Amino acid sequence: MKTQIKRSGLALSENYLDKVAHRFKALGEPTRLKLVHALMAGEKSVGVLVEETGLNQANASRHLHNLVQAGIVARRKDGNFVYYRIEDATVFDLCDLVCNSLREQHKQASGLFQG
Amino acid sequence: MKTQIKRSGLALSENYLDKVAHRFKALGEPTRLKLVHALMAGEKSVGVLVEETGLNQANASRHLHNLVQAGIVARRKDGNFVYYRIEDATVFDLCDLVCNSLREQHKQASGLFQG
DNA sequence: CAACTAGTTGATTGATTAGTCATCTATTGG
DNA sequence: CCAATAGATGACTAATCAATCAACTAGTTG
Repeated sequence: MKTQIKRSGLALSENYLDKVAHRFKALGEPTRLKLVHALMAGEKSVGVLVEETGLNQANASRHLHNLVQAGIVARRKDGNFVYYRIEDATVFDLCDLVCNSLREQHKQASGLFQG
Repeated sequence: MKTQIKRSGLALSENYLDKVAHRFKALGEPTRLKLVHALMAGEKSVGVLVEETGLNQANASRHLHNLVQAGIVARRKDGNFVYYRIEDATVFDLCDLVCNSLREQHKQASGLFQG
């Protein structure tokens, strides 16, 4: 097993592909994006995140765990509270890129009907 | 239903979140990343992609369809062949960002054991 | 039109995953 | 030590999705 893509001349290990995909996948869920967006304003406790997003507490906790696993978010415990914050600043750029691209494609799509 | 996040002061519609997530999700699968990577060298037919990636033909076709739906890849039919190409150039930047971030975090992680 | 080639799609299976409830752990304050 | 609070987690359900085979469509060539 443990195959590699060699045919393209560029050795791109399955393992590395998995890691990149894992990062994208973490951002590929509306619920997690909602949490990330809430955290863009700064570090917040789970309770605050739950209140702001309207998510079920257990669900929020799971998704936050997922984001930590993906290296996107960091966790800090203080007393009874647990605070999460953006750990990987590139998510700002990633989201910007996607948002701009969506805007761009939307513009082009609507332009089709305006000559 | 049709709720919006208003508590954060920034109106971010569920619908928009879904669109962004959809874009990320398309890149959140190793198989699709493999296809995208293969297409980064330029437009290719399904057959060539199948050969280069080692994917099952039907499976490749499905994932390519998925990438088209996500606005990442474009499709062009010519005679008996169907050619796919990168449609949204931001995938280059997206992948670069994630790769750099992974490298960075890997560096920091290994640094923990080197003082 | 028949045979062939390239690619798509229906149907199915198995795996993964989001959401939820109830329970559990950890921390704080009385 | 007890009650209360914040958050995580086990167990479960339902939904989603990747992979595959077989059947199909569309275009080409004899």
